[in-house]
Amino acid sequence: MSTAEALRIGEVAERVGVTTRTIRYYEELGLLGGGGAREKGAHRTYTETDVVRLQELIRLRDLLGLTLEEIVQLAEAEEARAALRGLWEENPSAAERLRIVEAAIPLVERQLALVRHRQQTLEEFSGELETKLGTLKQRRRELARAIPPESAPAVRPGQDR
Amino acid sequence: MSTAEALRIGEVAERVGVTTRTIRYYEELGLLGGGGAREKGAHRTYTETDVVRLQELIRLRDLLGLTLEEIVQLAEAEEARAALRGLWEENPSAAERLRIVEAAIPLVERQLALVRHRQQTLEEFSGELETKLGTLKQRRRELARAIPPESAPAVRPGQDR
DNA sequence: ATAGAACCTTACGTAAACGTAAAGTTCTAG
DNA sequence: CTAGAACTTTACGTTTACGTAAGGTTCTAT
Repeated sequence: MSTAEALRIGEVAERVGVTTRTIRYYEELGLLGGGGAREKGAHRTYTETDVVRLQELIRLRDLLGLTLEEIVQLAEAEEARAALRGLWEENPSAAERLRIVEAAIPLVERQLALVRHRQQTLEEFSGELETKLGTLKQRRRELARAIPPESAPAVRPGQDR
Repeated sequence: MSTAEALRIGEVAERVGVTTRTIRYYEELGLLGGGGAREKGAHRTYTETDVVRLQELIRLRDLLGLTLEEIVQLAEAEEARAALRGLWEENPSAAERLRIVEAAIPLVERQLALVRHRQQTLEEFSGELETKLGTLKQRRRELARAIPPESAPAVRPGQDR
């Protein structure tokens, strides 16, 4: 189905926009590629799927501000899934596949819940900022009306609204 | 206009949900109350306005994940405004007030821009998660149809959708 | 006036998330 | 088959954002 191109750590790092150190650190925490058995000292290899996964982790970190510890918790179930990942490709057992899918769903649901919650909070925040901005502009209008624009020498009349 | 209740650092900390250390640290960074001259060794005093301001800082930190350094940059202009804050209460000069308001507006606009940008990014994120979730559920249906639910002993038939 | 709570300053400590250096090994192109 | 680029492990270093302890001071209630 996919051209299982083997990527090296440097390529993955560049594409995702992190350093190789970060990738190794994440592996150390059990967030990445601990699955693929690797002869000691040999280079790490990654797939496109790994790249996507890493990008997801980075987004959970940057957008939701989760600590790596929290991400580990969140992804714990997915770890099992990732471990089974290899099976997916080679294991045509429908029963197994069903179990994998059923294990993945609640994980995505939890992530979605977190994102939605953050969206709500940000909605409130932007609402308050808009109100504040409106108040300030209103106040500016009142004050500007009370004061003939005498002093300001070079403020072109291109003010907003 | 307002009951200028003087709050102490402990009260402020409790109400905002941070420690006193945090408040002192923020002051050290120039984010808070460096303005009010204080006799050396005397207790710090705060107003309701300060509480609101601190809450804003915390939200910028938690919701947008800004570093304190970045917040300092963002609030730099507001610092000047805060310094002038004292003037606001006692200075009835309309010209001064106008300048204060005009200084505050672009700051709020910048914050709003940051929040909106984050909202967009989260919108994309949740969209992708929804798609992913949909795909997984679809796949589950297909697989469930291919497999008569023989084994599962106690999974009540209350599955979603 | 005095006890105790709350605060002050100073300064060293800490956890998370990597950065960076060293010394050796594996890959890959020519 | 060999040079050098990219990788490996190991381990100590660094930054941010506070935590925490010590020793003294200021407030406030009685």
